[in-house]
Amino acid sequence: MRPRKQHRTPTLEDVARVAGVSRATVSRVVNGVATVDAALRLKVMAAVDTTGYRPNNAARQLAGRKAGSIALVISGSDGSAEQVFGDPFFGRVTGGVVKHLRTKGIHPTLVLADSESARGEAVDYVRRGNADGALLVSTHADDTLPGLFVDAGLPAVLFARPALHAPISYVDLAHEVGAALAADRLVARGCRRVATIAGPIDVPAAQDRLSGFRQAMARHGEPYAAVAYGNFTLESGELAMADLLARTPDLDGVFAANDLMAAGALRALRDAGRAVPADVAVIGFDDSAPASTSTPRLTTVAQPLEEMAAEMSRLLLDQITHAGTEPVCKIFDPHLVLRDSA
Amino acid sequence: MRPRKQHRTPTLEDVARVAGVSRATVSRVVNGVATVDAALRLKVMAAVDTTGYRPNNAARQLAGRKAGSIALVISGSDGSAEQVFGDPFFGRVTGGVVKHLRTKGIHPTLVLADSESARGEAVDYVRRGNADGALLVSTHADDTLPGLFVDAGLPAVLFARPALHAPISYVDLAHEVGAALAADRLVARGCRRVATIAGPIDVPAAQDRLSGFRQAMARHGEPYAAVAYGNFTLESGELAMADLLARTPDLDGVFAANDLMAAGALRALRDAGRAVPADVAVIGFDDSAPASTSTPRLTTVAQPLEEMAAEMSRLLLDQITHAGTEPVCKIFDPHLVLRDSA
DNA sequence: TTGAAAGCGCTAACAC
DNA sequence: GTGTTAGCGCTTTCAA
Repeated sequence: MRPRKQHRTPTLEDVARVAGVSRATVSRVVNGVATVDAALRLKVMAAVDTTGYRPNNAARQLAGRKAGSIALVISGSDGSAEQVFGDPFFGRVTGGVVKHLRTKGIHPTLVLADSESARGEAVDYVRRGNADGALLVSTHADDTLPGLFVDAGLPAVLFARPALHAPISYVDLAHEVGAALAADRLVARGCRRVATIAGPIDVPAAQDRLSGFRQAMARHGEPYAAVAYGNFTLESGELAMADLLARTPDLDGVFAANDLMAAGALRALRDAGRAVPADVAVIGFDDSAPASTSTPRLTTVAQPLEEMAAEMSRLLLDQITHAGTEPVCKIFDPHLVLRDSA
Repeated sequence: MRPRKQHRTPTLEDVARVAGVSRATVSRVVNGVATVDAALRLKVMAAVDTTGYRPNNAARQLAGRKAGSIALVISGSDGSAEQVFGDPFFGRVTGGVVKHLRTKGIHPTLVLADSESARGEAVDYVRRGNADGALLVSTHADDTLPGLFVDAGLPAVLFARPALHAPISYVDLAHEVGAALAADRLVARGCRRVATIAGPIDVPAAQDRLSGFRQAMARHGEPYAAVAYGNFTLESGELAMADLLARTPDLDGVFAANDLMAAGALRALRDAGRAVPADVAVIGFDDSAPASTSTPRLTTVAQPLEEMAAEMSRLLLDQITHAGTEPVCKIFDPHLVLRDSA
């Protein structure tokens, strides 16, 4: 005696019985295979409804087709996990991914790859068929993970262009455009002595923001704006600002490559007795939390992270269904958020 | 002809062949069933090593045992997703979960439940066997989700005590203790007129922080500290502070129920020309990003979120392996992080 | 204690 | 176009 048969969740078999067809036909309908008689298809769809049938992912996976899930891999240098997760950037990207994927009825599996061996395992995880593909979010641009996925021939899409060129799809921001937005705004408000606090030179995004800023300033007839480097932390921004102030005392505008450094700049400026934006205008990048909690609140360049994340998911899904397509990259435009600092 | 047989990932069958035993025996060894001859067990383990065998989750799941994965469900009111994910709180909890689970070789699946129907689907997801249990992180305390899991008899553990009492395990912070830490600090620095900015009364954590603060102040002989309410946003903190200042002009210390409201208080205080901490000392709660980016930097009460998240995962895993155990709750102690505001 | 064998729910040849 | 059938890798009675 099989107990509680009626409490079982309905299977393909059940639907087939109700519709009066074979399992195969139901499978075809459920998977949208074209070669099915219209009348039968309707009957099957009705049966699916009445039974409340939902495909069993494990069975699908085992039968050798799709896993019905994708991996969201967070990669980074050893032990950088704490830092990654504490950054709202990660949360916003994750949110965008989850939200988009949910409309397709799929839930991402979170895989942490914060060591070389963990990266290998992440690839294995997907290779084993636990996921149909991977969304890769790296903290460091020179990450080895994208390469591993490319080599394994597994569907994968990156958030942000990899430092090492690889044939892989990615979404990214038009960083130069964002930097130009900032430069233009500074010049438009009448700043004549503009400097910038750049991020680490080995981070592509930081490079792009710097070069975008320089080019924009050159267009405004100021090709030699002062530059100080930071590492994206508040403290480094504070130091860089102090440095800039020492080198260019008459400076009246600053563009920082991220909000945290801009917040640090605000601190240094206050300590130096300069009013913001009256004496010095400041613009940040990212529109992250510090931008709205700092005093004054930061004018900043915002990234459509959620949209980018959704697009990243879309690209991956496409790549999974249409195997063997060429890598694609989608670049998004940032916009300026005007607040009180510039 | 079966192609590329050698590139297949090893199965139980392969291990069995190498070890010279049956699949059943290998299965027993792999699953730690006691009734296996010691010698055979060793042989099997060796075979597992040489073949590099790893169990296939889909097959396990299909065969009716464990899914080998757990769901991390983010619940909240309709459309609150954006907000949730942008908050580093979520990221830190997620990080703690992922990090702990990884040591057990399992990866959480992220499930968003930001509507009543989505909550139903989240329960279904687990009921269908896609996950062995769920970790529930709610934005609102009166969430229906915990109840749904309890009713379905599915293993689940909550982050934070639910407003509606339910027989379910959870981890939480000793909020009263944290509030007392703040009160004590304020009194110890010599504040004589202390007020508090409380959070929404329907949030258990906010209630606890308020009552903990009041009790501590009562112990110091000040049972009637002024209270203003906010909703955890910076703006609400600013408003509440202005209100407090109007009602209690000679106030010299403030405890805000979270850092964002404390940052707002800082703003109001600056506008009112009060120096912090010289005129008015301020203490926040959470040790979140604004605490270290504000000026002055906030002295605040810190929660060991990652530890709490790890413990939450541990409780769930326990509950999964030892079915039918009583709900457990683990309360963690906060600590004071001294910075510049008090 | 160990092995043989029956599925778990589904997909994909292959035959009709 | 549709049905039949052979697995996918694993767990788990049931015998031995």
